[in-house]
Amino acid sequence: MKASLKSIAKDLNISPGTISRVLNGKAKEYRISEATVKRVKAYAQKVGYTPNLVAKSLQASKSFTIGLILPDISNPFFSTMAKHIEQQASAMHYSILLMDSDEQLEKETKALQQLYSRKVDGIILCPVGFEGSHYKEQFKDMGIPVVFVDRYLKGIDVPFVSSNNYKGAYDAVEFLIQKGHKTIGLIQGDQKLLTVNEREKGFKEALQDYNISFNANLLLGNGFNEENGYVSMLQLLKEKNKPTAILCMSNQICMGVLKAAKELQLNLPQDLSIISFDENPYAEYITPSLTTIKQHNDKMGAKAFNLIYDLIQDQKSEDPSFLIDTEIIERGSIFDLL
Amino acid sequence: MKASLKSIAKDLNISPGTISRVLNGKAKEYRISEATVKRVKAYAQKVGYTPNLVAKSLQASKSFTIGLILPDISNPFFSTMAKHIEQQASAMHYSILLMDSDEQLEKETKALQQLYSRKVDGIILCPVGFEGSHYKEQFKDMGIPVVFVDRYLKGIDVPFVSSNNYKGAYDAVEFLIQKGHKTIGLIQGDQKLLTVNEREKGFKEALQDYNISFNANLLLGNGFNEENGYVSMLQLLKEKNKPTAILCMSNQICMGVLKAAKELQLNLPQDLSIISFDENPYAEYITPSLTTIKQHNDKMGAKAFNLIYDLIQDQKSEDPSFLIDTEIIERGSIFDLL
DNA sequence: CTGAAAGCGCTTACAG
DNA sequence: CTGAAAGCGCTTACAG
Repeated sequence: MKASLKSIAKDLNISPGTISRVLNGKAKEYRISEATVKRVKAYAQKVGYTPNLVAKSLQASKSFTIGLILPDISNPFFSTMAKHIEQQASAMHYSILLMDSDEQLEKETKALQQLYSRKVDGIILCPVGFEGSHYKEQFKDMGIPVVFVDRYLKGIDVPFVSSNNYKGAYDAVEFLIQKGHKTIGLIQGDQKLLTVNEREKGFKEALQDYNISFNANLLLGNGFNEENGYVSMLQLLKEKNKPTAILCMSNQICMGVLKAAKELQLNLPQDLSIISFDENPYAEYITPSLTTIKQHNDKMGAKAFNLIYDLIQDQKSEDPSFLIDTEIIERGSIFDLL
Repeated sequence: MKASLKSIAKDLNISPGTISRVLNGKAKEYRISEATVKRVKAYAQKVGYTPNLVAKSLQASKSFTIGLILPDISNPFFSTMAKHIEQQASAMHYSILLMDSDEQLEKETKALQQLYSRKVDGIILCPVGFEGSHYKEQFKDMGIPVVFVDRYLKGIDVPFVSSNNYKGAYDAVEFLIQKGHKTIGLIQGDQKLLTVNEREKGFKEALQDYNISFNANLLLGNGFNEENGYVSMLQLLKEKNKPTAILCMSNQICMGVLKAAKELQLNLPQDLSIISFDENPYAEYITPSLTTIKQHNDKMGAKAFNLIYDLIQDQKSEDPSFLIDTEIIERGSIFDLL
């Protein structure tokens, strides 16, 4: 039989209230006698008392739990974020209820309901939907704070933490230009995503700042997946004005590009330079080793937790959204034209 | 203000008990009049009633939550497992409380306590410790079912699901032998792990079955990490009787091997053939493309959930432990000597 | 210094 | 067919 305040109270002939008070370190505050404090602590120790957190949650209407909804936890990009969120959370005595929306809006909606029912104190969400209004509707009556991570939306007033996608793309293009590239292709993720729009903007502005005219034929694709990378790459190589370098908006797009390059027996990076968003542990061992735009999703995760944590403490927090700079990890996939 | 049974009861002038009964689909059972059923349902719908699961958990002493403790959620090996566990769980209306032990026994212990306090219905654990007795002590009074996943221990009666590590290693060596290799190195993970022992056994027995004498100098290493792969590889190449092929016990070990090979400018796979445990999405694009021993951790995850689920339903379940066969994914890192 | 009581939101055996 | 009551394990304002 597990010990409860009640059982201890009975055994010790002290009221449950008092037991609660000493076990919660409120002995001083309530001026409880040294004697009883000692007795209670010793006995609790002896019977191995552990507080029932669900009872505590019910009475406090606070669960010390936060919900985390990710589109694909098996993707290292998200799982490293999850790791850092969990790390921060457990340091602050919060637990994580994890849900995988599998990029499906329906599952996400269910997850949100579930989390609400479970009375989490806050939610960190990487949304799979595009419409702010859709979410606004859902969050409206929940009455619990929400924070977006990685992806975010306009038309809804939810703080977010994301990479500085604009700058990431800008820097990448600038980097390419500095190596002498002037004809640069861009393979995009889903165009409904704000993060994708930001990157596109960075791409275009960098070209502009360096007086390179933008060729719309070199901007294509519409998805973060490998298939899109593959198809777009094939398309790109058919252009009369073929790119000498290519910027991939994700890991998986890059894999599709690599696949196409392999099939076509391109000689990388001489025939084509590649730079891609998202770092990966194998980048070093691919041929050529991959120059990447690393997103600091460890920081993103930690920051997302801190944000939701602050929000839980006191709702006030003016425009707490946060952009984290990316970093170019230079390896061997960019050919120096100069 | 969120609706509760009580608030609805008050608004409708019906007792909370009755509200509870109709909302839980027990109207028939309690022969509640069609009229009230309709009223209640309509009103609950209107005010958007959602049950408070923490209250429900408290009263039922059942939380429909399971705890998942993994040594490193950022590792794709574990995160794909997590994904499939979550998928199964949510299909059965269970939620996952995720904890990352970060390969530290201390964090694992805390996680276990936390989960116990949170009254999860069961725990899926990939243990970082080695001693059965250590865990036996901890699980003894918890009174909630536990299942090991991937790693398991002797000296403790806890069901587990893992890869068939013995067979995985055996098959790999056999595969190598069939390509004409006779001098085969093995770089191990942590030797205190049963899974590592099993693989070692498979390695040795395959050699034996093919009448190849075992050379203890070719078996080395003691950790799943990259560093160990690197150091062991260097060591291995100093042998008078250098291996023509090498079996790595993990992804990360393999990366260390690749790193060393690159530094030494080995010509792979001619100079050295490589086969490694753990599939990875980049295996195709590494040079040479990597032949791997794939662990089906999707199945492992799903099975682990099913196991704990059964255990939660009724404790009986005789020797439910489960080994899942691995699969060799043949690519280009094995040189055919024949 | 400590206890009795009420309440967090639910469910269910007991009555009628 | 439906209500009142007790209880899940906790905490805390109120008394004394």
